[in-house]
Amino acid sequence: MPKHAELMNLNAVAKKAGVSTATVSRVLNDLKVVKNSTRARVLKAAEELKYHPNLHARSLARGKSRTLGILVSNMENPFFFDIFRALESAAHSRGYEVVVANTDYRSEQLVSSARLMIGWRVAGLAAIVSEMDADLMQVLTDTRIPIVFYDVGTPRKNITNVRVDYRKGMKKVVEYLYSLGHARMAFVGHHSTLEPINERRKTFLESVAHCSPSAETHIVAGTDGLEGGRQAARELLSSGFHPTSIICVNDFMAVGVLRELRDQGVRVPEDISVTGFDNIKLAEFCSPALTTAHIPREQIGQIIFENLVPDAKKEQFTGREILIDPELMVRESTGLVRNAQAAAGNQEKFVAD
Amino acid sequence: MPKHAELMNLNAVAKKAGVSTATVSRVLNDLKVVKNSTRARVLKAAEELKYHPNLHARSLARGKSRTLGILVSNMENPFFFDIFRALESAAHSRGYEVVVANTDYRSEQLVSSARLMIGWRVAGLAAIVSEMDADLMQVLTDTRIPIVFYDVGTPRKNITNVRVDYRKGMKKVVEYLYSLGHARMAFVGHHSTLEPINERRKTFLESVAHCSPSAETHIVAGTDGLEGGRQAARELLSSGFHPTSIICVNDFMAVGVLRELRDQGVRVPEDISVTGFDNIKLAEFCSPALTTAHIPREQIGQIIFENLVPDAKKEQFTGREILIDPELMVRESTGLVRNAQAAAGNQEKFVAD
DNA sequence: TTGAAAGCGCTACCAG
DNA sequence: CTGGTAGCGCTTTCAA
Repeated sequence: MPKHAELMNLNAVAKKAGVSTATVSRVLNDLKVVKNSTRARVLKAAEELKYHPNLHARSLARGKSRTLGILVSNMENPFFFDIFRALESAAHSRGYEVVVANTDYRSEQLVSSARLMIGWRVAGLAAIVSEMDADLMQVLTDTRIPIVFYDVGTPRKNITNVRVDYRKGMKKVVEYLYSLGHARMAFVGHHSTLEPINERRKTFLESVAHCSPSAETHIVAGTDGLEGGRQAARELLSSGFHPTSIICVNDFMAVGVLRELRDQGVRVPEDISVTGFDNIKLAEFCSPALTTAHIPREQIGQIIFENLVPDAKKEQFTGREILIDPELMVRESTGLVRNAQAAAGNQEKFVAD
Repeated sequence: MPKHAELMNLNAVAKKAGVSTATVSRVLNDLKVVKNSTRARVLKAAEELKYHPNLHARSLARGKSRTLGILVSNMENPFFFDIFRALESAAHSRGYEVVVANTDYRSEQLVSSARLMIGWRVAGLAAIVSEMDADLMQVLTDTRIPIVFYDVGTPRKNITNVRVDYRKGMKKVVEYLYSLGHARMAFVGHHSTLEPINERRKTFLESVAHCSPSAETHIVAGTDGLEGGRQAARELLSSGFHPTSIICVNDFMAVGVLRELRDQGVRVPEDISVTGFDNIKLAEFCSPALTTAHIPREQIGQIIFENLVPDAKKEQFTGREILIDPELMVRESTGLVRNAQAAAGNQEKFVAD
């Protein structure tokens, strides 16, 4: 028997209040069967002893929890944070707690964090990540706990999938740029080995090819973040390829790109147009404000919650897939290409926001 | 006896492997006493059953945890995120897990989240927050768990305090501006009822008064964030007070202020100088780059960890107070005041970074 | 309205 | 090296 440091427990409170642990438990759980005078006595005892219920014991005894696990690739990127916040807020308003873990785009981290959450017997698990692990899906399927994947994975019995239609989003961005006369476009990405990121890159290439077979492209990558965007831009500018526009995999990196361009005296959008993806708040606040593709994080957080918790109305979760369509947001960072002998004539279909 | 949904447990594994639960436990905890062949058999059984140890049962049995609790006021503000990340990373490297909660600057949230963490019997609790609750300190003192407060609270037996010397930092900022000829300064804050925020406001006023009794000041406030900064600036610009410089309580809001100024055609720093506080990464990436006061988040995260965990070298935590001195970072958002008949002569002591 | 007691799944001690 | 077993603190029957 270990020397447990645990000091205050139900027993202590029960003793002090002159009742059984069962009664204390009832009081603490608001079971309305307890006589008022008893309840008061118990509450007083608990208060005086500074009693705090041991939540591990509680979960163990109950055999089920009201905690949701959330995995995100990069909390620093406001895109992930926004989804997290929406999900957290939905959870709280329905009486659920939430615990988050950062994976830093590393699949071992994803796996170990997922294990941790399973160990905690979370009531549901949301994986809002770009990385994946081959075995993870199987493991998660077997646990029977409700799962929602954003961006990766495939639907299963207990697994719902939310994904963004990057193809459509990227197409809108590229076609818009093309309409402005751009025919030499660069793509700034990160972690090209990750499927969702890779998909944006591929669809970028396809969209460009679709617009014009003669358009030129170039691809660079950094890490996800302001600094990564800046580095990528630096690399791009010294590559010999002279883009008329830079399409970034997300807004966060785009802000870094803007910074580097400014440092090198390149004007945006006069010399080079820049686009982001996600439409984070910062996209409106940077200079120039970013043209980007809007992904509704608020709504995504909501959807994730609803598919994580059984009774949250809706049909019972039955491994479905949900597709989200990004919307083009035109701001200040994009413009007509200079000397645009080929400035397309169909710009009128695009309006600034 | 509740119908527990729990399917896989030590017992199942033990049975399948033909050993006792004790042995399974030993294998899973890497106690090197187990015969290799047995170990292999157990591991195989666990694997096949997709067994995941119930961490609640584990914590309960062990009576102590290796999880640290972290409370922050606003994870969206990179300042808080940076401290969190540093702390998390220190924790991970020493084999600790971490769980975070956002308080949104609300003291009820602070209290309820703190309760939650106590319920989880965290090994240590870091409160990186600006809000406070009268009773909380007492409650925390009684729990005996190691606590570190950043920005608020007072040292106790088990409570260490880390704080920033806002007075010095603010003084550096104001004196610098004064040296550039500014004598009409506005302060943009948030949550003026919160002590740490209030302190920056007060020290702002004092610093200005110290420089010149005739200098004029004005105070506005928004919410902590980009949008809040913009709103505050909007209010300020329509207030009739015409500042030559705007001192912001933090960088995050300052970026919002920059945005509004740009929208209204006010040039920075030609027309108005702007300063932030914290020196978050974004301060370098916005336009113009922010003059600000650097607070070493990395170091703070480190310090917090060391004071949370006993053996992390250092003398045993004995309710101490740690003071951090902010350093002025001059960038592009500040300049000489126009028509500066009073441009002070002591600018040469300030150097751009 | 209350108490007694059987677990929840795991760890750690004691024997062997 | 391994098994038996007494808890850890709480919830939830079942009886009273």
